[in-house]
Amino acid sequence: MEYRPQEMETRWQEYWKANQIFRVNPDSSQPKYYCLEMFPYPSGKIHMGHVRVYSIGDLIARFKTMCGFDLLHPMGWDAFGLPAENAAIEKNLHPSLWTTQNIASMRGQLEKLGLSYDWDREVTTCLPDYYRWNQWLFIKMFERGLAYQKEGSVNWCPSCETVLANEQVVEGECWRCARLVIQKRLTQWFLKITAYAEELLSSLTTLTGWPERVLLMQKNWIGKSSGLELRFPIVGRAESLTIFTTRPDTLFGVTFLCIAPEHPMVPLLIEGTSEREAVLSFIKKAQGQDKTVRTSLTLEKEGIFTGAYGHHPLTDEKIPIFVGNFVLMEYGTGVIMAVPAHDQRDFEFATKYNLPIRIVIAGPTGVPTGAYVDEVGVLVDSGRFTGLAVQEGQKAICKFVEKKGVGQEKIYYRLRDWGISRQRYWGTPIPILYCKQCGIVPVPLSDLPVLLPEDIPFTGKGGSPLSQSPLFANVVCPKCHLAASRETDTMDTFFDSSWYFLRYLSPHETKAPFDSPSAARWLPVDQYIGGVEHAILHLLYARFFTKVICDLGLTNIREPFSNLLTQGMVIKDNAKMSKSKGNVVNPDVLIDQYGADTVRLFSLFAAPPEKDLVWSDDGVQGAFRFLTRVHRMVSRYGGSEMIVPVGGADTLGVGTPIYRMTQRTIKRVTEDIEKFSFNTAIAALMEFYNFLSHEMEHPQTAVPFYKETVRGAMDHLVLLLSPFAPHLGESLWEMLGHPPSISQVAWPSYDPAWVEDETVEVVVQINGRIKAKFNAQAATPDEVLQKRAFDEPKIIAAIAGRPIKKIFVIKGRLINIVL
RNA sequence: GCGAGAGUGGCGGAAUGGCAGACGCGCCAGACUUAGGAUCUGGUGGGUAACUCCGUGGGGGUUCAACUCCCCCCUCUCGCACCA
Repeated sequence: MEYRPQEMETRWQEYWKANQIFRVNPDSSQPKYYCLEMFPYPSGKIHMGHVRVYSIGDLIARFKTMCGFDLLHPMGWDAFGLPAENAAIEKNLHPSLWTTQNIASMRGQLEKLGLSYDWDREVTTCLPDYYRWNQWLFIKMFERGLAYQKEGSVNWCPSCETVLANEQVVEGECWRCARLVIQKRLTQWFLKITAYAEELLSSLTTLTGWPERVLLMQKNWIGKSSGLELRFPIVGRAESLTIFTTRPDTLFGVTFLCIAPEHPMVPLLIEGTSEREAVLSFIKKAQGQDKTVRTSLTLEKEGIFTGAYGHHPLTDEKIPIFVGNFVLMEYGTGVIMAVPAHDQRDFEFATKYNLPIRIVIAGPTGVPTGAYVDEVGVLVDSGRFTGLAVQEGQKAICKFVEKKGVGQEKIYYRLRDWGISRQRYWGTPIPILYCKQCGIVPVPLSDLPVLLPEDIPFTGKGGSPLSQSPLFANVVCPKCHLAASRETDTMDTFFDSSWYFLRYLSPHETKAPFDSPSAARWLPVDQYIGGVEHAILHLLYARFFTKVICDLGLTNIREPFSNLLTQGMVIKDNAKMSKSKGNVVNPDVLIDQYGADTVRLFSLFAAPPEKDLVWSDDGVQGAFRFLTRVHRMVSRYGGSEMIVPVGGADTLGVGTPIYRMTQRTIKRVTEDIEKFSFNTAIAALMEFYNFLSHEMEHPQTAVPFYKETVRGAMDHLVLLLSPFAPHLGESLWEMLGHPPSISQVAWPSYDPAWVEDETVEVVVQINGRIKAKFNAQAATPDEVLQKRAFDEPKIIAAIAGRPIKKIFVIKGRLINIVL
């Protein structure tokens, strides 16, 4: 019988569907396992990256199912987003229609891969069923002060008259019309993720199942720094400037202050001074610089004296105040104290403008070439703190400053609040009304969902599309019943993906985002799998939402994903597969040619999951050959006349080489899957096949119950292969005379007593170099092995009568004789 | 600049102190065949006629024994980057 994957795969996909094999069993008493892969954006077609991540997830899900877990393995669509809107502009196709069509075709592709999803739980974020709960969550956050409005800057294309996402700004220009993008200040909605900054940071240590580098990226992103906030009174005025420093120990080395050009205190500083005009033109120049230029390290540090002075609260000196292009308004207080002796930037600035450099930490000499920034040394020239070590000095100065009432210790985070307003159509409408009488009014929960209007022309111009619909925008205030207007911005689509894993728990729930008993049963996600490109934003937002939702009393978990696997990219011709590079491989073509099992097997075999996978058409061919060979062996030797009862098979032929090999393979495959070493698990299966096929070509007739032993081995080969190549697994299982479905058969266990070979090859070394080898019974005592070594002619020759210093015996493996 | 990860045959990769190169691809030879881009069998790190010698980015070290542990350096990938 020939291996024809196409017919076989269709047949089993239909069987699984008709028999609801992968539907979650609500009455199960088995331990739960929630296996989740990041859901895709429905762009229209799946690519190899999808094939890879879903193959990994499906393997884990099928393996865990066979291991006796009750599986939740859902799939859905991250269905809001810009491409749909662009398609609408370009092809005059409504985003909802475009998205629905894409989902239908992509679902078909995923089904063709034979993935074990419970499709009854499919979640689609652009449906009102889903996004009404976005609105619900938004209002809950608004009520708690976690959603608020403020002015923020956005990328704005003056010719398209629209806001652009950061990814749409290509080298400072609009991706569509190449017009220079400007920064525009708009009032936007923000989520107060900073309120959770400390917990988002500190609980990273509890995420032991996450890759170290993702934890590190999150840590850096949150960017906690503790230091001292200190007020410098402005000489001759009532106001003062507040600075932030992480090096309070260098306070006595301050020789000037530097303020950001955008700082609101600047006009006050230069009021009526002779420097006013010069400073204003400097500020104008600095603000004209692009944001990325402004913050690049290569930017020449420039500044100008304001004419004003600050009063050093500890030394009572007059300190000149400069405006500096390298000082950022967005971080800290927007003002810095400059200590050129101990900060490289301050040093460069001071050198350029001939400002004094005062050493206050005793370290190595040689200051003129750079600043001494190490936090090692002793304070010098620092008044009453002189002589203290750096660490002590920091503590003492903070304490002194606080006591004196001129400042306090303070913690700053790099993390900013999350601006979620998008001047777009294809997203969740923000459920807020603006009433002249009552101000900002959230839409009453009973009025949700706020539906997206249908009567919108897609021009790509004129700001928020929703404002074009008078029917949508003009409403009556629910409080005072006077005319009010609707918020016409929609939400960032990251909002949608921040909690979709909760919606899977009870996707048809109509009273809440999800029901609590389901949450208690399934949370947290046991294994999350996705691309490392989401290491920061999506995963940070999802963690934030989980904490908020817990604080709303809806769950009792504070971290959503216990274990995270980040898979590498799919590479071809030394580049990531992409349309623009022209190096894409179409999964459909491969599935038509080789079948889904082959494509899946190759994706798992070619590289460890977290590494990049180099695509190889020949490698796919190799995977296909392997499956063909297994198929041929089972159809040739696994005839039903040889049926033995399941469970009975493995008691036959105990101790034979075939039996031992079977046991060893079960162990290897099980352990390799558990540590995500799928490539070596498949290698073990290949070795098992090679061994078996060799055995069958040269049968060892002395083995009792030979046929039955081989049968047991084939049963196990098929079982172990089935989560990697599920369709073939089903067919071969059937061919071996078992009833379907193999996906519900228990994963085999092994007897540790039989995983080792009966005989071992022992290597004999002289001074660490191999001189001889011999075979011995595995259980041979060390002394006997040692004696055997000395009987080897090559060893005798190598020793040549010289005295022996020492002998090392590694049990059952190696003997090293040191001369 | 800071941080993380990686560097092993012609290629993807395996081995976490104990036989370097499992498994696969490719290649070579043979078998079957009208035919082979199908299938099967055997071989395949390099040098050498051979004994053997060399070999895991480079250099040093620890050890009876190092791809593996330690120190220095080089290259590549990713992340962050005037963060006060």
